[in-house]
Amino acid sequence: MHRKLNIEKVAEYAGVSTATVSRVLNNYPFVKDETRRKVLQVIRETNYQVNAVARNLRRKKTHSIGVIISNVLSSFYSVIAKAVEDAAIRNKFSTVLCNGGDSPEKELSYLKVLHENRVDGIILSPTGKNRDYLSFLISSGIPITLVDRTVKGLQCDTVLVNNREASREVVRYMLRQGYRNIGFIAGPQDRLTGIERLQGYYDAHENEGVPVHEGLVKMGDFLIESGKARAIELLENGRLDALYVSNSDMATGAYVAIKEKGLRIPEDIGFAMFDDPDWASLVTPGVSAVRQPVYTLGSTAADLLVKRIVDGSGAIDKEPVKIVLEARFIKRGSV
Amino acid sequence: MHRKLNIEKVAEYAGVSTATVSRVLNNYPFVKDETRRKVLQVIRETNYQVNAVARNLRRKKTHSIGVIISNVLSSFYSVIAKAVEDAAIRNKFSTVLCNGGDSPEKELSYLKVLHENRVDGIILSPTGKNRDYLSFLISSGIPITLVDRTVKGLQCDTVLVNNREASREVVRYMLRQGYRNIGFIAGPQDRLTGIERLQGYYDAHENEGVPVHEGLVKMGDFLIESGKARAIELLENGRLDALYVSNSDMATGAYVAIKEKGLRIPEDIGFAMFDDPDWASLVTPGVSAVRQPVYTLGSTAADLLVKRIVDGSGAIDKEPVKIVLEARFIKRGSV
DNA sequence: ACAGTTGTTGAAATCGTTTACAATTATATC
DNA sequence: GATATAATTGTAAACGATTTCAACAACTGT
Repeated sequence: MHRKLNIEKVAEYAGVSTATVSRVLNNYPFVKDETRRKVLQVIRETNYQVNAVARNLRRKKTHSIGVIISNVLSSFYSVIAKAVEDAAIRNKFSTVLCNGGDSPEKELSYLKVLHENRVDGIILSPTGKNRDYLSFLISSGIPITLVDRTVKGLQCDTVLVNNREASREVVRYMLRQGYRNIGFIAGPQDRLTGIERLQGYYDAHENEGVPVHEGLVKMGDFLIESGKARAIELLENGRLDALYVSNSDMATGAYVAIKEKGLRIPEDIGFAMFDDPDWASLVTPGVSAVRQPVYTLGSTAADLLVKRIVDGSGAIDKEPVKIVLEARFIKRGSV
Repeated sequence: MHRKLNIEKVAEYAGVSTATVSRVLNNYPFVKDETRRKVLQVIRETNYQVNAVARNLRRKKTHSIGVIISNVLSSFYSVIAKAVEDAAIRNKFSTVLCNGGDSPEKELSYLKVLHENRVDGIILSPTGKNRDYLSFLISSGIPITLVDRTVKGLQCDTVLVNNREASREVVRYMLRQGYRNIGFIAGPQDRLTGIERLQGYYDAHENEGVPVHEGLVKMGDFLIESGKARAIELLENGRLDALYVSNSDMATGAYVAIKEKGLRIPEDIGFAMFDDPDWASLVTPGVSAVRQPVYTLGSTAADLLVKRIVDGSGAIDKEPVKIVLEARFIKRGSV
């Protein structure tokens, strides 16, 4: 058991200088084969692993990217996290994952931690509140890519989903099927996604010239319990002929409420949701749903970020890119 | 925009030495109030953030712990990840999360990355394959805590769940309810959890003196599709009067299969599962399930690890601790 | 007035790498 | 065989913090 095993010890054992060991470690071309073999042998025998902390300090690069998302426990964000990690690995980067919990304070504190740790770039699903600090980070050379949500007035790459249009499409389809009293369980209106999906609901009604009756829209918080609760409230409305829920967690709760009330889908009530979780296609009939390209969302963001990092284009040289991915409406038997 | 902003610049602006700035940064007691104010002001004005890379190098501590789990996408492991992160934050540590994907090669490569990055400790849900390298890490002073699974012959702290006993309890309950042909969808038999839950199934039958008929046990892979497929196979058996599934993902698939076949729970068939996902209590009747203390599993492991880190007891000084948490059987209407 | 504290500071070594540069040796060219 | 060129190595200076040590100032009690 070696108390300390550093490049110097390796150099000593191999009878060369630290510079040469370093060259071997980094696959420099001009090292004599014999020397390289000797060094590699020592490395193998001693289980030496380079100290990345020292390396990062000297190189002023950590080859790591920070990811701040609201919550790994959500299926949506965990897929994004996975996508980013996969993309990072593909590019020989490592990731540091942070659960921002949709709290601006936590977000800020994580941004600082990531800055302290000199990550080479950051992927963020922003709360929308820390524009100044984000601006500062970008101007000091740490590229940031926003994902799923945006911060107005911030000059950086962004990857979004066309929430509004996709949501409009669902509702238009339902209206054209003849539904006239479509209940909607909306998400929190301080989040872009919440706002846009609700907008789409109104857009479709307006386009089709169908009025939205009083009490058809209820506000939820994107969590499972609120989905069940709001659904129960809506189902008391005798005129209700369909239910559209703005994310999958709330839809889980709503689905249960419908079943418990003994209603049949689609005979008694139409049902559709934003998001396409596993169970949507497993139940009978399948639930019509909007499938977001979640994985692509994450990997696109990561690729964008990595490109900016390796280009050294740091932050402001190149124009920010804004990519909007298409969510797809998948028709199943529920509506 | 400062091209480089380091402690030296801050010292210069504040008219003091780097040592003093460092002392302010680290809340040393003996700095004159006036000096401290001056330094803090400069720090605020310039948005200076300490370079943690340099700090870590000098301190030979990173205040970070690595977490290698099979997959953030699984509800089980994402909860563990969250628990570990929460515990880490509570102790002012940061975490590096890695998706080992149950592959020994990926696990090894992540272990090396974490070692390179000099994390202060590692939490691992092991594949069981890299004992030598794990041993080496421990002996070189990096404490490791195993979670959910174990590696035989490895001297380190471990936090497990009593899979076997909990599984036995479920099956005993079902047998005492009078079920005599309980189908079981098992998990992969190269994983400790898969093995133990199956053992529990056999244990209960043996204890109660009930024979396990041919074809009642099917092997799955813990994923949703295999749950549906194995369930369909089992449901062809006319004698089958109950179904017990060894994790929640497979149970999701199995539940769908039962519903699609038009069977009623519990009138036509009893149903129970290991794991207690949200939907188990939301459907009617609720599904009897084994709730694992997942969050506690993660936070216990993290606390154990942090304690070993800050005690400086590194690795082998103190005896390894083995903690077995109790999973609880929750009776609902499905059985 | 003096020694002994206590509080407050700065100079310089250190952590473990990478890398610019110089130095040396081997090979090719004429 | 002299010279130019290329291959191979080593020396030492970074990177940006922390921390040891010594120095100095301001008190304290005698």
